[in-house]
Amino acid sequence: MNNQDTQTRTDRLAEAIADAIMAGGFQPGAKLDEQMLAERYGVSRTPVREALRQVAATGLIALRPRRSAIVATVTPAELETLFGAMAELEATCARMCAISMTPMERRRLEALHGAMQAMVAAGDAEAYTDANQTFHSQIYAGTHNAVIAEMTANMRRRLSPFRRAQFRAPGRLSLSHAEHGAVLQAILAARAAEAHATMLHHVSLVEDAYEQLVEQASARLA
Amino acid sequence: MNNQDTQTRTDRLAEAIADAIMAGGFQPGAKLDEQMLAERYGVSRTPVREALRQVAATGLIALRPRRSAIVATVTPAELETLFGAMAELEATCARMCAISMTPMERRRLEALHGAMQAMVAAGDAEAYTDANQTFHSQIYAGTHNAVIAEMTANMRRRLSPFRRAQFRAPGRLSLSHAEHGAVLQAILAARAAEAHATMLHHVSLVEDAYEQLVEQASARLA
DNA sequence: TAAGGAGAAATTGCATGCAGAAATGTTGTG
DNA sequence: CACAACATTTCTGCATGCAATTTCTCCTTA
Repeated sequence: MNNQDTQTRTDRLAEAIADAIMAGGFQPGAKLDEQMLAERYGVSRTPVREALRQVAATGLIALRPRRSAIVATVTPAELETLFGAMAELEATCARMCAISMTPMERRRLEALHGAMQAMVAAGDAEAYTDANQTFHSQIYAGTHNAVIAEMTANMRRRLSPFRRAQFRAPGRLSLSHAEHGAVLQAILAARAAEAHATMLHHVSLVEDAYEQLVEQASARLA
Repeated sequence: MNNQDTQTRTDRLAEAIADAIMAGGFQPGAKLDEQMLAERYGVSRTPVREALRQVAATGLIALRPRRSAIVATVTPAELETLFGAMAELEATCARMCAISMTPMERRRLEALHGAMQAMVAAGDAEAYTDANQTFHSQIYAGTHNAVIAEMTANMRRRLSPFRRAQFRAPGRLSLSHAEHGAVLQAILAARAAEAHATMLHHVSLVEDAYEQLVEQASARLA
């Protein structure tokens, strides 16, 4: 931890807990025992409690009065609502990009998309996952509105526990890339409504991919 | 406080502090001394600190390590970004309403708009302010997406310290009502793109109104 | 008078302790 | 064997205390 001067223990704890959840270290529904966390990170319960409040505000965990905090669990219906919200936010970002991106930002996005073609061809899901994150981050930045960008990035983080394996589904890599291509063309051509529509469709597909995975997992258990 | 069983002191404190800020009890930039808050609400500093973390997550206050928390101050540039984000969110809600509102929800919105006509005619800014809040709340609900609805409502709360006097500006009441009419017609006719555009324009006008007020206030000081 | 600095006071960050609620284990009863 | 009632343990919610840092005050000096 390199920023001991500018951050409190609570701040660093909040980051650490959120990272651990997003990395899958705690499963949805897992109890987040205050004492356990305090021991694990070598602090007292006080900063742990403050950090939990902070993480809870992002929606990653749920605080239940007089009960342990738990990693947020969502019903299929809630998940659909969350993915719907994320799709709307990302679509809004794409629309704003079509209007507001600088020529240089447009070229960078185009170059990234080109580089991702090779990853699809090589079937390199890991590299593609990283590049995909960058692709979307560039679109957040391209809005030139830090508030919208942060809200959307936060929504993406909040859904990360449910998106982890999205590129494992067969054929998803090239489908995702084709979708990106449609979004990219709309942004480059400054067609705002089309950028919105294509991105909405693209993110909705991510939800479908997740549901397919869940169904397959359920089928294997049965 | 009627829900002592289901909420902790911290939860109630967070609400009370946020309400006090939105009601103007603390000016932007005002220091939120922990001990002062603890005495004011008759609790110890521990729940106060936890509540401050929670309120800070909404953006209403800023936490500065080893310094007092303060009511969030925003530069004119940040305020423009915030209003821009709110406009995009509200426009998204309006677009979703055009697609998703039930016939009953549409009728309710239309009835409310009709009732607001009388308030404009009577020049009753107070009643109009309340009804305006309801109008927008109905649009959040009409999205049928609780996540988007909550995000947008939260953004509105966050900007409330800067919207307080918006209907004091001359002619604003009838202008706002006319704008509402345009949004309403688009929603009723299920014209999604038009609902988006008209709402975007409407909320942008609120920002203009605020800026006018600030300029007038500055002029009076000079 | 303004600027600077040393010391005092106030304030935050965090650990600890305790009361009460929730979770868990145990025993008795149908 | 299931299950209900009770006892025990564990955990949360909050108050309090202390060290470290910031802020305030007042004095010195140019």
